[in-house]
Amino acid sequence: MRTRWLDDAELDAWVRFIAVVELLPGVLDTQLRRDSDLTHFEYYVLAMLSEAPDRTLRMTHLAARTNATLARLSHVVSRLEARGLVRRTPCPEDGRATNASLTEDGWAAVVAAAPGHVETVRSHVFDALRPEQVDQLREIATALLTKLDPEGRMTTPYRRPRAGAAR
Amino acid sequence: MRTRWLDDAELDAWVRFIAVVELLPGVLDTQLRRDSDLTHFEYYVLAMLSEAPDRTLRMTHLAARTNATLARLSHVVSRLEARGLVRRTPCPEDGRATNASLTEDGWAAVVAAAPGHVETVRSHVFDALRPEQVDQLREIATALLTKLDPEGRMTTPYRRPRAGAAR
DNA sequence: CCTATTTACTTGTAGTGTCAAGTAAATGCT
DNA sequence: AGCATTTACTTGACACTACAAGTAAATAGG
Repeated sequence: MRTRWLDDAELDAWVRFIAVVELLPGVLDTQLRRDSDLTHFEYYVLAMLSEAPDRTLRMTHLAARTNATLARLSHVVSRLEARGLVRRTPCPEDGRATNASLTEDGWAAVVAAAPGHVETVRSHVFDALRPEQVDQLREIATALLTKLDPEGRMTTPYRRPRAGAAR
Repeated sequence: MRTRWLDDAELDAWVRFIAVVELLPGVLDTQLRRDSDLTHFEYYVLAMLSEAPDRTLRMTHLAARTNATLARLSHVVSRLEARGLVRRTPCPEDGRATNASLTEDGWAAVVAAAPGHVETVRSHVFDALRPEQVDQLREIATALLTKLDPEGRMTTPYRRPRAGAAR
């Protein structure tokens, strides 16, 4: 089957988009590490827990919400647990499952980290976009996720939290 | 200064966009690793060299084009050199600088890897987007790069290559 | 021209992510 | 009920990236 190469418009979009994908994580990690001693992924894990009922989620669900593999999450939760930010407890309903919960220190860490993180997101992302571009970005991301995440693991309808992701 | 929190539309866009940013590299890496024994970053390095005059670029320029730090690039080039895909030569004009060039094997590797890679990009990204969304994505990415890459290191005007990035 | 600074890397170490394998509990089949 | 399979993790080894420090050549200042 012949390759369907990219045309000029697609290629131009792709080169820039890839650059964004390469650069954005570094920007987020650098700020969070400097100000809060957290990686962006660690922050995101804490933030997702902070929004969950009882600040608790099963590892599988937490992995889905953070777009991570279980293996990656397990390692990260181990580290966060060692730092006292998260606690693991066996799930009563299912003997195979583990619940991860935010500790008080963990809660304090997200609350402390959130403003600086949100400011970074705003200044590096949303300040550059017009309101209609925010909508376009949402639609484009939604479209891409149907291909990148066909099972729609993380496509849980969004509920507004009291703190977290970028509240 | 009070935190400028994200509104609902921004938050929704952000959660999905972050998911894309987390998932896309994995998709690209998995395909390239499986079919061509290359990471996406390694592929991109080879692709950028394949488009350069003489298939050669100074490390600093190659780093700029691949959105990487010099340290990261240096490690990767060492590995590619060990595999015979790239060759390092001291730059005649500047004693501090190093030129990286694609070898014949390196060229063969990009040419072999390109169709599968492009097919992945097409099926996971562009097939999900309408033509106007491709333009929107390009404009959004361009806008974000002004914040993420203020020096405009990688914003070199694009020339169509004979093979490479996603030709 | 001689020294200070900047530029262009390279390298070692330490932290993170991936992959493969392993464990244990729940589910499905007959 | 009993065995096979699937699910839900955990763990260890290895690969890759980031950060910090080091080297060497070019440039800039006095």
